[in-house]
Amino acid sequence: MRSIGKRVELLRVIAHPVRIRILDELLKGVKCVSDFEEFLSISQPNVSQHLSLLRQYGVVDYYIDGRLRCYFLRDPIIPDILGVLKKDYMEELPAPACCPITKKGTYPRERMR
Amino acid sequence: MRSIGKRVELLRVIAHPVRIRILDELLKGVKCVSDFEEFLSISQPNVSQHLSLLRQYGVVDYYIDGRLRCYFLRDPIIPDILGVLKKDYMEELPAPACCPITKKGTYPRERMR
DNA sequence: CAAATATATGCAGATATTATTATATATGAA
DNA sequence: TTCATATATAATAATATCTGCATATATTTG
Repeated sequence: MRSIGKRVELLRVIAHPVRIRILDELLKGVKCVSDFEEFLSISQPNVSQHLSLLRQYGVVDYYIDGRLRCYFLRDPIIPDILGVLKKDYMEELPAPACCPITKKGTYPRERMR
Repeated sequence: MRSIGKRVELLRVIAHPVRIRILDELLKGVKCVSDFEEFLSISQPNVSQHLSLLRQYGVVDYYIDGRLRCYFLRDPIIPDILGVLKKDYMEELPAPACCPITKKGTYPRERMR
């Protein structure tokens, strides 16, 4: 079971505009490097670097097919993260009545900003 | 409705070990700055800086109560993200049969790594 | 008002990320 | 074998991020 620290690290790895687009594209199926190169209009080395990072963290893996590398999703957290990321939220969280149950919080009061 | 770019930005803001712990703590209820200072054992200015960033992105907000700032969660995506982050995944995603439905992918084949 | 408390802000230095360029490797084709 | 294609890696330079420290602001207390 992955530690919470590792999970945050993973989140950091995912939290990049290019890498999110890569992952979102992989959600639809297998893709090779030059597919991304075209789709994202960034350089091939740059695509490879992002994929390398994602591989390093076990987020993706690939099959070799001739001179192609066919990348696919491997970490099951990815579809869930992408799902949350696309979800629409209509309302903010309900604000607490106000105010503190904080440790220091036993001040005069009646202020609320 | 938030753009996908903004959501990834938000993800980047969240993806930090200290900020995740702050958010996870706020999930349980209102907390003031010095509560975090103690809980996280980091300096007060550092706590304030992280909170400032979270405020800037609308992730948290606060009430003023005397000299306390009582922080609370505001962005509804946070509990969902934290939920996914804590979830346990037993298996990797099923690997595709292999191989490409990639644009370039019509090579001789039968390789698979 | 002065002192103490709670928090915020600005800046400097260290460190980490990112894209770019050049180069290397492996495969398939001629 | 030689050439072209697909991808990876290395080195670099530009940029962003993070922490720590000093200081500022606001509020309450005496």
